[in-house]
Amino acid sequence: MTTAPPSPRVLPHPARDEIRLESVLHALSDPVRMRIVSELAEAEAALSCSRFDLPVTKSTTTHHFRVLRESGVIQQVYEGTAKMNGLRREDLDALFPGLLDALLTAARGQAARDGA
Amino acid sequence: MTTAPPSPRVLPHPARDEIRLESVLHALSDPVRMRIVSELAEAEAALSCSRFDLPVTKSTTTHHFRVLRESGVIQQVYEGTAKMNGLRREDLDALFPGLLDALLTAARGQAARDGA
DNA sequence: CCCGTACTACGATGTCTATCGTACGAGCCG
DNA sequence: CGGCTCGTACGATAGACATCGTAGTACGGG
Repeated sequence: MTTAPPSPRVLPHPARDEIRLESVLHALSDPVRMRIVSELAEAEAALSCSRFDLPVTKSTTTHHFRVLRESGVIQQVYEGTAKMNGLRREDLDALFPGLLDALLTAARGQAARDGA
Repeated sequence: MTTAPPSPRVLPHPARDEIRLESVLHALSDPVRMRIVSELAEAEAALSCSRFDLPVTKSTTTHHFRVLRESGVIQQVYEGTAKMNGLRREDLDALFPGLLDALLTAARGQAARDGA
């Protein structure tokens, strides 16, 4: 065949210059998503969705990962049955210098205050 | 009388340690509110609500200022008929070091990219 | 070839939110 | 006092969103 079957195995990402600050802030204004990003930053590597122990169902987890991807915060690639998630640190640092680190630090501080 | 009349002339603000990162990010994920905060930061002083030329009605403006106040981003004080708005820079810097500056820089960059 | 695992798609739902218009309260000024 | 300006309150509305359950698709292993 000349036309390949429309495999949804590749996921749409915004290009670097399409990433909007409002969208990033909106994405990170949800505690579940901020937690995902924090864990991803600590791991410093791509993680599969199932590596996260989140207090929501799998449907909702899928939703949150999609919001993060569509806002340009993370990158998602299929790898067999798993979907690997990686932080788009280079793009974010280029667009918004210092923002990601400030956010991660802020999230750690907030978590410490909450836990104590 | 012993009980003063319930004057709504004083506005409730969250204490410093009640400010939540999620709320701040949510507040700033709206372009109108981010614009307010940017102008406030440039002014480096308290401004009355009417000093802003926003693309929404007065009702909506009141709403946005309230969201910013309740999230702890700004401080509001009545001064005659005017309501003065000031950035809570010290509180934010203490809670989330570097975050406010990174956000303001990011907003400037985004605006520059949009304008060009 | 069949099954299990990983993730998605779709539909439903209740809540939140941005927006508006209109009507009102509070302080200043002539 | 009378009016003006600044800002609020309230109600309405349309859209977004977080959450879930169920049913389905893709891939790898026995």
